Amino acid sequence: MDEIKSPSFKPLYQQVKELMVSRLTDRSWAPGSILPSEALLAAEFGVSQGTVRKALDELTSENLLRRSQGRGTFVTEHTANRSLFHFLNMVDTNNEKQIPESHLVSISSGSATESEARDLGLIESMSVIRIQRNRSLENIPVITEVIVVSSSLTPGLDNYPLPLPNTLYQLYEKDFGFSVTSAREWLTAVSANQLQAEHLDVELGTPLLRVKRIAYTYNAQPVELRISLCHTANHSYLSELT
Amino acid sequence: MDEIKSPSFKPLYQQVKELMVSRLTDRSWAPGSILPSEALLAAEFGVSQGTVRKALDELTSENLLRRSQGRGTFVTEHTANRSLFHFLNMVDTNNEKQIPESHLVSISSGSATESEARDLGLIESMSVIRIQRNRSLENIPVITEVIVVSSSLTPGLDNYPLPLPNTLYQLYEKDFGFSVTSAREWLTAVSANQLQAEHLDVELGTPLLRVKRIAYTYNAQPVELRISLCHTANHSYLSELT
DNA sequence: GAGTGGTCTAGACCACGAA
DNA sequence: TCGTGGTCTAGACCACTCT
Repeated sequence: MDEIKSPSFKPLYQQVKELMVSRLTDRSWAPGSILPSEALLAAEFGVSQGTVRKALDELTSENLLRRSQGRGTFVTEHTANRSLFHFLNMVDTNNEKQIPESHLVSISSGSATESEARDLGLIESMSVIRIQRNRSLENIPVITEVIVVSSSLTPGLDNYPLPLPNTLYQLYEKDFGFSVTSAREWLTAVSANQLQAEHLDVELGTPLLRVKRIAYTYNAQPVELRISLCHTANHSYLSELT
Repeated sequence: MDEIKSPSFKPLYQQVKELMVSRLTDRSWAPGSILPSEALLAAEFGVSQGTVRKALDELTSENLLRRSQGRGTFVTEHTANRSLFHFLNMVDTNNEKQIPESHLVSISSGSATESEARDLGLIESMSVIRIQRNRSLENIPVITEVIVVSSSLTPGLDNYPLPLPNTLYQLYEKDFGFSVTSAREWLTAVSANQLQAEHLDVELGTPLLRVKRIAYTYNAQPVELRISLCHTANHSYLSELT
């Protein structure tokens, strides 16, 4: 006799985890806020405390939550430190990360190019906002970059009162209600063109590290495209492999 | 009354984990071999199965072990695939990793320079072996690199019967008894010099991605230094941030 | 069917932080 | 002192692999 066994078995803790992610997505658990205790969550979801714990532990290892013994469980938010340690891999010759200083060059809106639309999951010619800025580390210009984000995600960003904060991801989270949770970067080497050379105060043709980043919010939805050109005379991009 | 509470509290599962790492280090659990079952380990270490599980889970998330339901727990070994997916971040324009083909240029021994000694934790002028090779992806020369490893770790490597295998980490593991478990890479952009240009079949001065890697074995001990120069016209270095 | 890891539970106790 | 997360246990049952 044919009996179909668990055709679509999904562990309880994963179902619980998905419920939790949906609370993060819809911001009923907002960045920075505290979650109910394990016991309360267990009662609410109708599972054991151990099962809740397993879901919480996975979300913690994905950096969506932070847990702290004696205090509670909190939704991870973008602080200067988090942006620095998770989303900026440039280090100096001592392997230390420095807080960058940003100088806005321009901010404007326009139509998404074909490749921008592809990277951001938009339809071509939809409106996007482009930010160009330069960044210094220890008072040396090191990065010149263009940031592209859909106008529908950040309405009015092109008329935002200046200066823009140093950490855009904090701005997205606080003023526009979406959180960057992960990113992918593609690195290549290029020669500085005239404009880049001026921004970085280097000779035309100087080799630069080009970093193309796509940033994602919960559930791997792309929200921002960023192309950075980095002068690597005194800094390098650190990558850890396991 | 003054009572000192847990002046150096260390969870049981961490102690178990350290014991397990020492078995990996001394190769009483060799790469590719199967571990005793959870129940046996629990009995042997005198702790509960849950505690053993927690230690095993952490080692699994650090890629030191692999677990497979119904089969058992195995010591991670270097296969072509593992080297490819964990230790080679170059992708093509479709974001796919390709198996590289290696061409040996030279292999020789000499004295460690000051910086090599620093990176490898050696004393200056100790003997090292240097391997220079070029690597192709889809028949296009993409990488030219120098690999430096202490002669004391790989005695006789400079007289090893050619050709060397494509995956050096497999060789280290099988013939020299040490395993690469993690690595750090520092990326910068440089201009191709004459020699590099010839190896990569590009013009002098072409911008190249320079990747300096230090590879570590268990317990973060450095074992290999590698400096790769990559032509990034048709490939890029992919980095995932979380 | 036997043996493995994976899930789930219930409960005890400990370390930590804040009031 | 209380509430939180962190550790540890013991046991039941399930899913998977191999023979």
